[in-house]
Amino acid sequence: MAAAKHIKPTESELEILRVIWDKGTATVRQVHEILSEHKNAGYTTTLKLMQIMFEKGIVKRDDSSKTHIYRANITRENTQQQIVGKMIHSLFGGSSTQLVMQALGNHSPNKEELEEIQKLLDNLKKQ
Amino acid sequence: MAAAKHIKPTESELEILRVIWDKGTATVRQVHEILSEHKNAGYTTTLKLMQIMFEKGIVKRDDSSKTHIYRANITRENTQQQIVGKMIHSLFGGSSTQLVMQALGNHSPNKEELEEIQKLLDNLKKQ
DNA sequence: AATTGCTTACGAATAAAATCGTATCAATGG
DNA sequence: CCATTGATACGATTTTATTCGTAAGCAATT
Repeated sequence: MAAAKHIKPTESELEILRVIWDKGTATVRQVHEILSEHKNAGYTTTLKLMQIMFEKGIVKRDDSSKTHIYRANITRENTQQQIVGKMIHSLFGGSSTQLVMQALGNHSPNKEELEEIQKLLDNLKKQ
Repeated sequence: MAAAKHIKPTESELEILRVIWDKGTATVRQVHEILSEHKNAGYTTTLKLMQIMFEKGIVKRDDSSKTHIYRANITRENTQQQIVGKMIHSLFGGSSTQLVMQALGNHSPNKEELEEIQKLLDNLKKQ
């Protein structure tokens, strides 16, 4: 299955992707263990989801050994961009600023993070 | 049906909410007209969705005249907060900063908006 | 060789969302 | 008075997502 750029992972797929993104590489069992900490679903459920993700091209896998090893086939950055873009459009009337204000207002970052944002802001101002 | 705070509107419901939020008040026909510009669905589909939203408590309505008049029963701000919060958690590992960087990096605001953000940033720094 | 344990495959059940057809009612204009 | 128009109600279907049971393979261990 060809890689897909415009794919929209579902909620559950996103949970799985997070684990894979974090670890770089993961087996179904590893993913399942981590998900189990907070979610309640059977092993075969996770398995099936990952198989579907494979069919969709969201992940790739190495099946040379019995226990398959999965990797992400879409980047975290791309997915973030995709979803954030959509949200800016659908929930903030196209204004990224609105989203930023929302995020900063309700989930205040610490000092270092503020500096980081300041830097980016300075850069944007220069252009 | 009691008003609900922790409700998560679906994608389609969000589209409808957007129209209602913008207009303040809307009939099914009005919503449908606007959605039709970009989406292809029958009138009764929109109707049904709005009926369901009513049952869920997402919107309220005045049915004193034949043509019902709908209003939002959850605020835009609350919904934004809800969804953004969730996204920060699920896609940015809990870091609002990451989300902000993403949004600013990929959807650059104009000068006035930058100033606005700067102001908020200054405020946050003072605390 | 049989048992156990972990794996994938896969069909099928369930749940949730979205779509639509048809019935019905009320107001209106002829 | 009746046909037309535009509205709601509502059941049913379709589509998509999620969940899970069961079968089957393989490898290690008894």
